[in-house]
Amino acid sequence: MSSRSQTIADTLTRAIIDHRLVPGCKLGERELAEIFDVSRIVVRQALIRLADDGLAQIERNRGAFVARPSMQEAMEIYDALTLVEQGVAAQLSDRLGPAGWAELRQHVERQRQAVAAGNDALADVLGQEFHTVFVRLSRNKVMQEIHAQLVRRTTLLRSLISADFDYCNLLDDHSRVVDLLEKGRLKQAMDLIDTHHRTVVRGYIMDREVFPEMTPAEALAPYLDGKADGATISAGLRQAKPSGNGDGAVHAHVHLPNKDRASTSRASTKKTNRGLPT
Amino acid sequence: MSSRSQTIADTLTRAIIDHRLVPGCKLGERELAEIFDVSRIVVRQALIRLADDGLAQIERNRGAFVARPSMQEAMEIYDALTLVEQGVAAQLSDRLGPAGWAELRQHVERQRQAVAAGNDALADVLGQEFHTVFVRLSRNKVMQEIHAQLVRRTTLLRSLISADFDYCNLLDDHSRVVDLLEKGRLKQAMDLIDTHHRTVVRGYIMDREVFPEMTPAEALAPYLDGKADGATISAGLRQAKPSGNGDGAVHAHVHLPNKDRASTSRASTKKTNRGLPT
DNA sequence: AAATCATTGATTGGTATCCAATCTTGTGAT
DNA sequence: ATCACAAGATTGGATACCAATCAATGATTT
Repeated sequence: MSSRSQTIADTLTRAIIDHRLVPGCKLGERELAEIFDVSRIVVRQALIRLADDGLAQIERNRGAFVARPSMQEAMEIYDALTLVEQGVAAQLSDRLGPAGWAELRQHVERQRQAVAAGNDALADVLGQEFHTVFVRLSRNKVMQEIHAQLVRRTTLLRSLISADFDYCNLLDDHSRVVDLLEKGRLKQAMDLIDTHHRTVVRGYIMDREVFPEMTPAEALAPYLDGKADGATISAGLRQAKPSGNGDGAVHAHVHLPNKDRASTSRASTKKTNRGLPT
Repeated sequence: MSSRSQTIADTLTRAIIDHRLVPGCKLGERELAEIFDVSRIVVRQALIRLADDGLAQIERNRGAFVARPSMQEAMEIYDALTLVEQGVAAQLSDRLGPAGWAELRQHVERQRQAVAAGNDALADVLGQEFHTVFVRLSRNKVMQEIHAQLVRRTTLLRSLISADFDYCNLLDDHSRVVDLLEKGRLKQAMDLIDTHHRTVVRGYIMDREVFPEMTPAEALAPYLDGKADGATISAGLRQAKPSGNGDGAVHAHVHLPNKDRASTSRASTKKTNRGLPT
């Protein structure tokens, strides 16, 4: 039972990760207070947490907004992610036992099955999760938290960004990294990790306008079915997952033909126009 | 002008870094509210920020305390720090230009002069700063922030810990790292970084009780001369710096002969008793 | 006397209301 | 059309208050 501001921060984080709250979206205190049915102060505390995580930006006397990282920051985040994962790779290549390698292989296999079954949404989640599992095997909670924070920020970028590269080449990277590491070819594995992220970030096109298609109230509705406790998050995740495929929420690991991209930006300009200036 | 809770969080952070607030110290809302002359709500927001930074721990319905990392966590923090600095080293060995190397050398030289002049306090600060400068040269703000956070947490450990190793060997590590990197001997530089941190952490002895000898009011007094704005921090730093040498707050980079260590722990039990038993 | 249980007090998490400062917006004058 | 200014809205913060929980004390029982 953590504090209410923490659960609200978690819910907002979830909503941002699910691309239901897009970069630049205004997070008004009064509005959120009504949505979550709490006082403004609790909301502000949640927003402080989000800002500390780099997911929101608080401008004095102007309020909080979902963070809108610059291209520069995007590259920095991916550089940091690369650095962390390369470091973890170096540690694992020395210290990881058979059980660890098995877990990694099992995860890759599950993702492969999801892809084979055409379940792109599941494959997407598993693809994300791989990196998390990878870092978890370092058995370093501090590192895990740093990594998780970076990963959350990359999901921000994916709202802001149009992925435009060949996903097929990335699909097997995880498997190959595991292979290389287990064979002790650390240098190659690290290069592959670097290439993996560089390929992702190179495909990004920034300076795109992002038009929120939902008010925060609509965006957050799926997370509020029951009372605001732990179950809320997973419930929200369950409902939000299809949206990751159906609306403008594009995950990098999703195989997404170009025609779908076009339809995404079309629907946006119409409704609420909380969209960003410039 | 950032929010008041931010400046209070900064002040508390400064006080923790200066070892005026020691691990386990209770940070009562009402007490801090009176000290800073603000409402409890602002204090709570500041405490949330500290907790997000890993410097405080908030226990539900019990309040906030200065974090008391376990030995496990201490090792994780140093592992993470090693990983980050090794990664940065790898980047710099490729990309750093002459100006960068010059800056590093200049910094090492300044520290050397401080040591030569017997100004241990300054040498200590410069020794800390070296790591920060090092990471800053990566020109990655995200990485800088992660690193700075880790460094702040290591200062926590130094309150909790008794350093018991040969400082002389560490004294030239910075210089040697720069040398190795500039010569392209990346592997050796990375090993040295690892050894550097391992030596530090190996000397640590945890499970020691830490007795705060000041109430938070006394601990925070130096930071409150003027109004609570930017100047407060540096004023506090100025006043707090000598304490890093005068009392039991031992920084790992300080050159400290063994005989002085004895006298240090002696003086500590008397004056402020931050000195750790064992 | 020691151990357990209950009451009391203090602290936290949170709400509601209020206020000043600032930002945004809409209106009016040029 | 542009600029200045007033009105409204929003934020940052203060104060007062309440419920829940923890801690400590004292009372009760063995």
